[in-house]
Amino acid sequence: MDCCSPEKRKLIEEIGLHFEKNHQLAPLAARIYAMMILSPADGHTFDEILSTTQASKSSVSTQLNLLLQIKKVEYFTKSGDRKRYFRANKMYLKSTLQEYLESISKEIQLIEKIVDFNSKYNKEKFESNGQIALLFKDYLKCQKENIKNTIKKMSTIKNINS
Amino acid sequence: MDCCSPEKRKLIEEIGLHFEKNHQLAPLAARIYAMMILSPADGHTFDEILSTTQASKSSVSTQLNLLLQIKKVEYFTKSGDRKRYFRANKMYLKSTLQEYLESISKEIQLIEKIVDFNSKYNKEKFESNGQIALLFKDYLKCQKENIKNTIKKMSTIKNINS
DNA sequence: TCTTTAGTTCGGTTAGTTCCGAACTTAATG
DNA sequence: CATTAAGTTCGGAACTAACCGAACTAAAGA
Repeated sequence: MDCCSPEKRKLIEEIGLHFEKNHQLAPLAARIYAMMILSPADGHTFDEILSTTQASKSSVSTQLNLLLQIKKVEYFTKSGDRKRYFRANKMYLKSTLQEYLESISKEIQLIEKIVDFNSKYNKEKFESNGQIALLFKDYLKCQKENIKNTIKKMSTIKNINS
Repeated sequence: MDCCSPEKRKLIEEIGLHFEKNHQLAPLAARIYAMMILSPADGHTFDEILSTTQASKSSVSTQLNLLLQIKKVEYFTKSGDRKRYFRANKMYLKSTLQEYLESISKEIQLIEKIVDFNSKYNKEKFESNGQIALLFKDYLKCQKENIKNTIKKMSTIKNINS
């Protein structure tokens, strides 16, 4: 029935909860993704996912396909074996960062709009509060640079390995 | 009826949508919060919030109280005036950063657990992928430092003003 | 060809969210 | 004391998310 250690189960719940909140995944999708991250490089079959998540075939099918679509999960096959072996996309951390990059770029645009608007129409407020907003913008820019640098570093590592 | 410019309305929608996704607020709460951010320092009354959001009294009451509870919004009163004047908490950007700080600390703990787990039980995978995870951890630590520094800077600014 | 394996698709149920209207409260005002 | 102003509280309607079971498909194996 349940095919993995209590330690792993607990971690899956913990990480799953995090993905649920921070990456807008359905609870089951988040658990599957967490399971993949904590699993060996040769992945897991559909049935193994069924038994560790204790969910129905239909739900697992749907959520797994969703994870495949958004490239969080990938699969491979073995010749003479009809099963698919699912695992976390090897570059999942890099693509997570790419998501963050987009999201932070949007946030920068947003805060620029807010600063513009308030300096135009709420001058008084802007004068007492605008500095804070500019600091926040600097903060976002620094975060953005950090993300970009990390992505660059990750790219060079992968080149060495492949 | 509608008491503000189309420009402001559009921005409220845009920022509201952002808060809805990124700060887990109900749609109406996110709109109210966005409205507060784009409003003068002397705030808005309950009725003004009613008419710009076009929502019911009960909904505005509930969501506004929620925003007060989590300190995103505050209010003040004028002597001889029963109305309350609502505005965004002046330190909302700072407290947003404090939220981020907590969230990133949790994420660091999480990735440490993942790295530990995989280096114990999925050694093969860890050897080919662990470097990426460590880079990600470095990235998180750098983000954390950036947040801390920005909070510090914001604190000194506020001290000058007050 | 019949069965098994490995999933997929569809319709429906349950659970939870979001908002609303109506009735209520509390304090001031005429 | 009745009325108005400024909200609050409660019950429920409408909608959405998340999951399930049953029936289905497509390919491989006996």
